[in-house]
Amino acid sequence: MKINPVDVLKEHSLKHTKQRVRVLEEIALDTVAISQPELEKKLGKEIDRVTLYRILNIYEDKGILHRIMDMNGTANYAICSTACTADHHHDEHVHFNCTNCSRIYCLDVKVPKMTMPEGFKAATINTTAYGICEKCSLQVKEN
Amino acid sequence: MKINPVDVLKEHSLKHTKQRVRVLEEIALDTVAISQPELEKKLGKEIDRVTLYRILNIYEDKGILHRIMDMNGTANYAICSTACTADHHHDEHVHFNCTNCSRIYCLDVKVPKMTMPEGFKAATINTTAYGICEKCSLQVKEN
DNA sequence: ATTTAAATGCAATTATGTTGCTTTAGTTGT
DNA sequence: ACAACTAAAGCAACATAATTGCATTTAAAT
Repeated sequence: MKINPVDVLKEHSLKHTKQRVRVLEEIALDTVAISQPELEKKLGKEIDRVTLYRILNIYEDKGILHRIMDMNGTANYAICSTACTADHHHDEHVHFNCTNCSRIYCLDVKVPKMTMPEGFKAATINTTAYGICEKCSLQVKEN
Repeated sequence: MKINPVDVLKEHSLKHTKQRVRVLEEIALDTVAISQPELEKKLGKEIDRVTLYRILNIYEDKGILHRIMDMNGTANYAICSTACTADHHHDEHVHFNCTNCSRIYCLDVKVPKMTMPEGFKAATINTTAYGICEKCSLQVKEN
């Protein structure tokens, strides 16, 4: 998922600031989602905490990032697929949250269709699998 | 899901205190999951905040309650099905989080089986649907 | 009833998220 | 390139959520 921060900002008619570029750069570094605290640690020297919150919120609203909550209620961010718009997020893939390293992966697995009971109208469905990721299962073998 | 708090405590060899009983009573009142802040509001006069946290943690560890995170990272609690044990939670049903009233329902819909990519070993899978619940869709019609 | 161990409550601390306002920095038009 | 305008960043203060250590209380065991 190689993106050009400057282009992304233009596409969504967002003002080009170095803070916004930095946030996108940082998140785009890895296909694995990055957590709010990690971002804060990495960017805390360059970007104010409040600004970071605001940038992340805007990006989520615009459909540039999607936010995945982990089991601790911590927000994690990953770049959205190009199909996402401000009105509608299409991040209907399965997430994998490693219980060992706590990394969150966006898997190439679609969330299965399922029928809701009478009266319940689902707009989006969110699926997260918890377990051991590829990196950690390798490490376990080595020990 | 009618439970007897006193029995539940015995089964898990937990000391019987009035705070623990009250928490279980309160959560068992409704099939809908109750949020931490709601619980705190309801029980705040009788039970210290810290005690509430500790009781909820113990109940989760023991497999008496299961915790569902909503989109805001707020913890919600519901009684576990009898199949749950301390070692293994079996709450593999779909949750429904109403975007209008923010209630969380435990649906009688099983989480579909799905295949993980090479190297990823899922222990549990968590699915939450977001949308409008039965109660809210009725209200919308009325207006 | 006495003892013992665990649970509760309280105070203090830390982490997390939000709001209002001032300052700074992009963008637009000349 | 410069001035003027507007949006974003930074800062301080505040609000909320969660955790820790310790003194006190209470349930259970003898």
